[in-house]
Amino acid sequence: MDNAKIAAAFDQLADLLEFQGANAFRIRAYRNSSRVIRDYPESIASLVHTDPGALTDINGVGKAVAEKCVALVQTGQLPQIQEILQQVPATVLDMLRVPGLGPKKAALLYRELGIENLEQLEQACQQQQVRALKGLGAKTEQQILQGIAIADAANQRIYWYEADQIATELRSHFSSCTGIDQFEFAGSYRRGRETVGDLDILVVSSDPEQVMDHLASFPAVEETIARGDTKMSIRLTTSFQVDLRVVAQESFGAAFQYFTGSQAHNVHLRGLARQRGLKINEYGIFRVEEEDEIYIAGETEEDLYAALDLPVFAPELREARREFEWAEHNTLPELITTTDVIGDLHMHTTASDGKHSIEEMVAAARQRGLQYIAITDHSQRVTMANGLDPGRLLEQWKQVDQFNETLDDDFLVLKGIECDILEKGGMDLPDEVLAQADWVLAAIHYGQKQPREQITDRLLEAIANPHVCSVAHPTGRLINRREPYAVDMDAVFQAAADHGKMLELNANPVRLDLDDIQCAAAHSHGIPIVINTDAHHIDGLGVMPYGILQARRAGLAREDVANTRSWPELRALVGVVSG
DNA sequence: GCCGTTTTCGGCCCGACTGTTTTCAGTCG
Repeated sequence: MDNAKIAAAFDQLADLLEFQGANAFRIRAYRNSSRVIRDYPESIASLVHTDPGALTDINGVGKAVAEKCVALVQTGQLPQIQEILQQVPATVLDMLRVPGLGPKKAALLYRELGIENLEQLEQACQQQQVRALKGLGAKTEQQILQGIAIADAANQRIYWYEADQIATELRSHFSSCTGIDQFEFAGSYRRGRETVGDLDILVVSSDPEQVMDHLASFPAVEETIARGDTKMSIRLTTSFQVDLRVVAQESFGAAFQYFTGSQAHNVHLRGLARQRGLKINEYGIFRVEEEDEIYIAGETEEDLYAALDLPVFAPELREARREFEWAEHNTLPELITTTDVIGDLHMHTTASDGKHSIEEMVAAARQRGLQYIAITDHSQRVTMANGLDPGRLLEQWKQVDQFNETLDDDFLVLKGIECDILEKGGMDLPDEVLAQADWVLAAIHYGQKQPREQITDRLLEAIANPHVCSVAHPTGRLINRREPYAVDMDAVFQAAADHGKMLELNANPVRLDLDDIQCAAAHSHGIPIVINTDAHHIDGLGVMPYGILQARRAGLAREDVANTRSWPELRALVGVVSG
């Protein structure tokens, strides 16, 4: 059982307890445990087997949660959840996905009307039974009906790059709005999360009404969810939500910090403030004295963090993972930036399933400021993609050699291959062919549904192959589309570290594979990360910034990423076991 | 349920907006 599954169980337990009206702090403790476990870089299940006593060393995991982890790993179930499900059907939790419906109203509907699922809820609203309940009225009934219709779409998180497109359109839309002194996007978009649930716009303006009117006139607006004096929420035709907040100049930094989050980061920050007799809200940081609250700072994030003797954390790090610990020990990493990457070691050409020739890929890569690329077409097993057999591959490499001679000294094309890891195990090309490559990626394309042990063995065998330099898209996941393979990543990290191999962070915004937590875990094993575009088109080279954003979220510095180095320096790292 | 350089008990981040209410609970971020 992986950490995500364990975390999901605690989330479900928290949802059920909230529905039952349990103590709010107990619920929060479970949610906190869930987050900590989901973000934990090592396998909790392994810990349960090897050293269960160490579970409570994890901040946010106490005796009760540790015991539940053991039960979960050993039996696959949580007795407490089973117990509650005797009394409450699991489908009631679907009601919580309806915008505007929370645990209190859902529990009321279940208790008073016996509503157990969304179908019954819709019926009850249509038959006007809901408005009869105390505290609920006709408007709520209408809202629920609308909410049911968009429940799935409204809860869908979109890819970061899609949010980026919307953000660009909104920024452009607001360029014609006068009276705006500052305009920024905050939230998970600013933190660079791989998916984004909504967009948060923060504006400094003396005329909030005008700014809100301007947002309402954005062409893609479907409806206004809420609009007050300083805050407005809209839903786009795609059901995607955009929140706007208008603040005063002296509060801009505090609001920017607050709306950037994450919630867990903010909770921790505010706890630190309380310990010092300070209070943080979106208007500033205040000293609490008797009756008064005295404004200390808030115009910039720098001022706000400085008031707590903290550095301004890069937004990508604000997840209450390790940033506060790093700050305390003065070991905050200087995060990698987009200009640090100078090579790209995974791309395809017309020889397999790419759309452009080697020459075209090179020209596009040079235009993007790269100094070297590896051509890594598919190997023969990947028939759908016209994969290369040894003959075609050796022919391509001859072309690469010839082409390199026509280039200036400031650019290099590497003879590479994305060699399939066969379903039965082993590499798709003979060792004597792989030995002639400059750069060998190993990747799984078939047998993705194999049992955990089998897939893990395939990967470990590939990593041990002396010609393999790196594993491409190591987990095979496609965000929102396909689960990762069942694979023992702890074993993969151990093997990569033992053999001195690199792991890829595939920058395709739908892959981002490894993810941020896995990247951080790989890094803690001393494994160099190589960020590649896996481009199948010259435009595909443009996805590199998404990968870099993910690397930043993993806390990686320039030196942690292999393709920030010159090719000779990078190549010298392969096979070197640090110790 | 978790946590502790004030604390092993008593705290736990904070505010905007809405709908249904006559002062506030629920939801959301």
